[in-house]
Amino acid sequence: MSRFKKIEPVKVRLADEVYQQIFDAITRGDIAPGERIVQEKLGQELQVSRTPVREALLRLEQEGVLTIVGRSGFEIRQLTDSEVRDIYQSREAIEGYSMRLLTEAADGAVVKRIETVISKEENLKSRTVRSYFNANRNIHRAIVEATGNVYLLEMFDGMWNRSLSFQMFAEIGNIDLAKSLGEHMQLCEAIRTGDANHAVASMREHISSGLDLQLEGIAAKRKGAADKP
Amino acid sequence: MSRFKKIEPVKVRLADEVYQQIFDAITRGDIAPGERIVQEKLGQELQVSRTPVREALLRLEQEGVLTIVGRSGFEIRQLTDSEVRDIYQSREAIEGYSMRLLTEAADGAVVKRIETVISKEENLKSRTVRSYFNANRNIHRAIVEATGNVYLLEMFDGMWNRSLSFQMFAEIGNIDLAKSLGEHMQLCEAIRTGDANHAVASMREHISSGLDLQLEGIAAKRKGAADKP
DNA sequence: ATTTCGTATACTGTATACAATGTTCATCGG
DNA sequence: CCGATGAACATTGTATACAGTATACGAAAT
Repeated sequence: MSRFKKIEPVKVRLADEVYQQIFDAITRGDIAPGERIVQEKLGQELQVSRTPVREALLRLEQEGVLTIVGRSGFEIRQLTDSEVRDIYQSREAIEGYSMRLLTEAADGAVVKRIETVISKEENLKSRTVRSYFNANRNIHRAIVEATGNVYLLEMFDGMWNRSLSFQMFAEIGNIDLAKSLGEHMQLCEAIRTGDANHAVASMREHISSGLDLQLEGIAAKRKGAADKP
Repeated sequence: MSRFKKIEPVKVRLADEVYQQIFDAITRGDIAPGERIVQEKLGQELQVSRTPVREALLRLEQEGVLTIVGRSGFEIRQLTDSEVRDIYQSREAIEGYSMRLLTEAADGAVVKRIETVISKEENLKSRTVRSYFNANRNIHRAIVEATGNVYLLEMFDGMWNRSLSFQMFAEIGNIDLAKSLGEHMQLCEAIRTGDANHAVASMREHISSGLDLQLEGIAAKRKGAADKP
């Protein structure tokens, strides 16, 4: 053991910082869907040159968060209902398989750790849709992470980032969100039964009902947006 | 119907072309693992500036094909046995789930199309490990593609690219490769039974035996490399 | 008023220039 | 002969400059 702790370089790559800031701005809703994102303007706002901004934007494009719009800049990628369904289906593949692995591993300590995360996260600080989404994400992520397979986790994060754009930031009006959040402990129970097929099926059902809520939410939002202007 | 066919821009983005060339060079083995990849040198070889080269390299890094080595350039990412296992496990998640979807869809025409691909690809032109890998990839890709879910396919491609680095290019000495290739028709049969759990299990087994072959191959290669110098 | 055309503009993609920093290598001391 | 030290070098990350092309906008014509 060394007597000194490692000194972290204060200055990472500028492009990483830019990436994070854009990412956060999108999740906060500070960048609206449909809004034009222009490299030079962003650079001015962030007080950096176009180069790191460009790098960050290209990365976000590759991740499916943004799309290039010809010569008029980038914008947040809009997903069709069918794409949203495909994303949730992909999550079933990843998280369903994670359930199988966890069940077959039959490691009580691991399940316990997941339960700790669940009870912590289900205790929402604020009742916004955003905090619900965050808690939900952290719980599901913990389940995939518990498999110890970094690639499954990577795919999970990838799918999750793709859905940045359709998160909603209104107040919770819909009690079902809280209900869906409460279902997570049952997933752990399913793991404990030792029946892998059952565990997988539980997760698939849970995600599937999440999809329904999501589609409802999107529909409501569209309707609201259509009524307004 | 228009009377003119769309004019394809002769010049796409230079960065895309560079990306493809580097990608191909890696699969061909023209860039060796451990070799240093330097932006400016590559640019000179390709007769383009550092900018598009850099963009392509960063993209390959994000995809897990390359890693940045401090200030000494990029190099092909080397995977540990454990990482290789995790990749195969991830493939089980994706392709196993694809089998489920295909089985539940119960669309004979789709299965037929997959079988066409299989019989075409199993008819190897040359008996190199490389052609085996290509055929195997095309078959598995066709199965995932048949689900119609672009995100599953995207994840499949992602995992596959990550294994670029450990493909081997020696002549086939091992008859097992051909045997493994011959197993694919059985996957279609499994789909046709209509039993989703059975179909999933078939794929899992098939991939798992592929992993064993892969690990054997890697071990043999390491041994060969260690004996040589 | 609506469509068509032409010009100006905005934005991207690529090249080049510059600064900071890690790496290499030769020299020096033991 | 080996390890430490420092200077030269190589390479990246960032900024800026330039060229080409799609977009926007306004004027002209119907």
